[in-house]
Amino acid sequence: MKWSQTLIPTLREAPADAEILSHKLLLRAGLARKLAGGVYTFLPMGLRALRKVEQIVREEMDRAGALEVLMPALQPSDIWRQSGRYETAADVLFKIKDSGDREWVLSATAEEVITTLTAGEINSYRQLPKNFYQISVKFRDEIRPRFGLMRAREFIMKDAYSFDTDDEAAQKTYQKMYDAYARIFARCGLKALAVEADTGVIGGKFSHEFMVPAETGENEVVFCEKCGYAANLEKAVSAAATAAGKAGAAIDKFATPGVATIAALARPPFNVPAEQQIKTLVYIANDKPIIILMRGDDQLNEAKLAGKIGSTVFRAATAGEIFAALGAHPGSLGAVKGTARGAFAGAVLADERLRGAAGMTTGANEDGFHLRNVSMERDVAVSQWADLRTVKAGEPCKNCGAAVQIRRAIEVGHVFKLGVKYSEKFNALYLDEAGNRKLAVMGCYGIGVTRTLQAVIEHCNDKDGIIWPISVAPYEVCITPLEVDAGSEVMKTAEALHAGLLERGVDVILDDRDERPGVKFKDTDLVGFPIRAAIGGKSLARGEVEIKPRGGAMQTAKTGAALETIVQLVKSRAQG
RNA sequence: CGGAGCGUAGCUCAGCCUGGCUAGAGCACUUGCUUUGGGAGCAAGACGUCGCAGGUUCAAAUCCUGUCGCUCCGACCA
Repeated sequence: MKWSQTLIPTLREAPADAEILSHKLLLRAGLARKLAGGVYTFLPMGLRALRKVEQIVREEMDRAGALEVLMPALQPSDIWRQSGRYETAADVLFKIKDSGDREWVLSATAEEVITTLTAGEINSYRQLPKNFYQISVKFRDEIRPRFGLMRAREFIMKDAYSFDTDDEAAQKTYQKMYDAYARIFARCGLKALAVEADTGVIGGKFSHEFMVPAETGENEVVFCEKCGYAANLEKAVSAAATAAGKAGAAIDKFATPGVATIAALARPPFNVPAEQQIKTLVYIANDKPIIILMRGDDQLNEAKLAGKIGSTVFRAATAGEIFAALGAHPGSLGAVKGTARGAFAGAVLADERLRGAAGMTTGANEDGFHLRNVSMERDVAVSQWADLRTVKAGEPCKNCGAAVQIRRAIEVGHVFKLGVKYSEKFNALYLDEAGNRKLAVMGCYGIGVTRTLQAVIEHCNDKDGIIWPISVAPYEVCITPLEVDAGSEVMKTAEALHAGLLERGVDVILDDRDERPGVKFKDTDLVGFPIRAAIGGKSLARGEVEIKPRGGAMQTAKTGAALETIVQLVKSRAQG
């Protein structure tokens, strides 16, 4: 390929709407352009890199025995109703109507489609296991698309769905996918960490996310360096000590005028440490208020709450709703028996960390008053205990007791063990050896292909631009002649090298633009080609070509040996 | 969905507060000349419904209202 014939619209300055580095580089290097919020066009360089990521994914999925298929992006809404996700995933589904007013859902994922398919096509244990995958465009009506390809409304995902005869076989498939994922991300030049994860709206038994550590990541990962425990903050648990306190004393109501926060009560003149306070949260779930009790210094983890109540459809109550339920305003709320002066009749969920706590202080459900010497066992009618708190850095690891750390990360892949959730809904049954009808056991496995691409950029760059791992680079080699007059020795040498590399199967681009050397070097660095071969009058006079790995040291090769040197360099980098 | 900010040339932005001649700069683009090893110089040129709609005014990029779009923060801590 000749540079002048493709389109690589590099930008000296980043567009103002790009915030994070990888997003800026995506635009500056001319890889993609935004059409609308969270919707991008891939330009030639971006598409080439994307295709290489896809190819790595494809090779590893094939190697793991998965079968590539292609499912429709346009899905009848009926199947989403059948799975129940028409409601539970309503906020992320794009819905459209055809001219006959029939409603369709744009594919956000494909459990419904694949399970419908297998229900019809798979009838016997002899046909199992099967694992189907596709690499296709997905649509999600993100509340807030951001950071370029990181969180987009339309993106490319590899999604796979496995069907096994039983749990044990499904576990093996899960492990196979887990291993394939580790290879995929390693081949893309990423250090991805597998962490325990929340199953979210997809549901299922358990799951792991593959996370690439990055300051700009949208997820937080709790991990223990000592024993290797790693989990998404939404799921993580620690061995944090339970609440303590002296029991026995009778409840004492005291005036706290103007005190409306945990912090205010912790200050003089009250001096009640946050860990001796009970925080009372009011949520509306299924249109009814529920109370959630946390230790004062703990934070509610909404993902855990969602898991506990089995729905993501809940929200914090408004001040008005709270007053109606408890007869007091935020700041003086509590759950001590008999104190609610409103119409509250809902559930009281308490965080496990409060179990057995005594000598606690909490709101009196009367504005300007709190209660002290509160004992959870004696004074509070808890309807359900649950782990609802968010782990904090430095708490002891639940496995080994060492202090856990928290880092931000980008989620590039997610593997789920689904069980029979969808098999049941869609009657994905097979006959076993004994002729019994059984439900296929499913797993599902996703990789955000476009997000992975941007994660590579976020991970591999310097002040001059992108530094592509050779495995996903748009071109492996860029030849940079410093004179481009047809027939000049420099250009003839460059063209010969270009032709030779093409013949040897190297992905190569020839920068034949009549630009000054500085412009060419800057652009080549910005786009991030792994190897640059520069040919100028000076080097050619010495009979040499200058070969410079991006981000590495320059070396020279005699013109006659340049081809072989570059081929070897490409090979060694591809293996490394 | 709540809050904040921003929409002026392909990109980065100035001008707006305090309304007033023909709406500007840098980069990019076109042409010519000079230059040519890390984003060159000179000259000439082209490029704008100032997001859109309405209003106020003798006069609106500028003030007001609405609307659309984009970005960021939040959407637990009572």
